[in-house]
Amino acid sequence: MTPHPAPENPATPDTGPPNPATPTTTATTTPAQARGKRRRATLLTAAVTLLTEGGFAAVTHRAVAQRANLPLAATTYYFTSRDQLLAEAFAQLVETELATTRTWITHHGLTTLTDQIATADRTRQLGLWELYVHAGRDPALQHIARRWTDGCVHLIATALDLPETNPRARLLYTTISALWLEQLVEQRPLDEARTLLTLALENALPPPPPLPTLPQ
Amino acid sequence: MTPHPAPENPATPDTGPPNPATPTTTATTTPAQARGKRRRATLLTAAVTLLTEGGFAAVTHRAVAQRANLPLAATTYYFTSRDQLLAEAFAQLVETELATTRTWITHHGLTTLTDQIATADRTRQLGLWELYVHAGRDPALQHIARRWTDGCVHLIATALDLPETNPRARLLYTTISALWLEQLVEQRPLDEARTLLTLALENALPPPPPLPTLPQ
DNA sequence: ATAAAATTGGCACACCCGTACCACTTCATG
DNA sequence: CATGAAGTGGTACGGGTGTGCCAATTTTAT
Repeated sequence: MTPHPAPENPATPDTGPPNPATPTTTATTTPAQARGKRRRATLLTAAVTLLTEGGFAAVTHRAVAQRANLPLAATTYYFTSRDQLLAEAFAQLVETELATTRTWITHHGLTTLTDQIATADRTRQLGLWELYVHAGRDPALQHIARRWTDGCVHLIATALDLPETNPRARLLYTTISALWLEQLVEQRPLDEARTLLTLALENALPPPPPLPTLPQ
Repeated sequence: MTPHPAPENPATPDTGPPNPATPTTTATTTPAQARGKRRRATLLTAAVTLLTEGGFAAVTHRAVAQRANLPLAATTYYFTSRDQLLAEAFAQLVETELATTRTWITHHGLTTLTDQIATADRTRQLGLWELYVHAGRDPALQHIARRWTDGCVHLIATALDLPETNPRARLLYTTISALWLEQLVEQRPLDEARTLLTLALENALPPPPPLPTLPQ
């Protein structure tokens, strides 16, 4: 009953496409709709950028609008609330991150993952983890957090040629993620992390090929 | 030059005692000073409580003062800024947590650590991790984060009778902490975490005692 | 006793926040 | 063309924030 026009779209699924309002005819997308999609996407990437830059508290309606060069009201028009904006930003961040990690692994393998951590944009990672922890308090974000974990486990399992549900792959990911976070937050010397990663990889591969020594 | 009386104590160390202002004579602590200490401590525990309850953003001057049944100005009197308050709350939280974990390990060993996670106050842990990640952006908090990691590594190393610098102990802690955080955020079935923990413990202890089976 | 210093607590300033509101333009469709 | 919905953007409201200010009070030192 509110004169607010757009948000009466109760069927936006979790990873829903940017469809702020369904017109009466669901035919082809009109150019206006296309522009709307673009605007929405712009806002979202602005939110992601802010999230990575200043973390979490930096993602305000005003900041997002300004960063996207859009009026303040656009944020409330395309996103029903700040929470929704944050949730979608989180989801997008996770997808981006998974893609990045995937290409890294296929190009460089697992053994140099620590270097990827060192290479990657530090603040971006911090934003991701910040949101990850926050998901512990907000059930709406929890499934995104799970998606991240599952995605990473999948990457590692395939890289190691293990079945996806193999607990060793699962455990290896867990270890790597902790290494990752620790490195990110505490910024200890990189060698330390590298050593630990190789040790973890050794542990994850149970039978080191039957000892060539001791032929007797 | 500001007429603000108290905070001209530039020598408050990191884990400094609550000594808002040193009188001219540093003799025995007078009862008034004792009351001041108590007030300060009250504020701090109020901050810790709020931090664990609502996380991070819930720790405002007003909320802390109200929780401690003290006037608003007390917070700015005993803590020069909100950041300082948060830092001290973080430090206290870490110390408390370390003590809790220590007693658990000495009483129950490492193998049931997952149950401790399940038992412990979930929101408290979330607050801790929230602050831990935040330490990645605030160098003033970083050494507290390191202190947490080092403390936990120490606990595990002594529990396993390993030298403190043993990378296996280090790695085991890393894995456990990740398991911990994952469980906390994603709330997967507890069995899963238990399985992974035992697997991690197996990995950490390189030579499983010489197989009793296969006597031949 | 008296002055100086520390402490207390009430108050207000300036700022930023999420979000509602509402004229206005654009556009698809009758 | 007319019309009504979708989209746009400027503005305002109510509320919460950190922190500075200051008069009153208590404690300490002389």
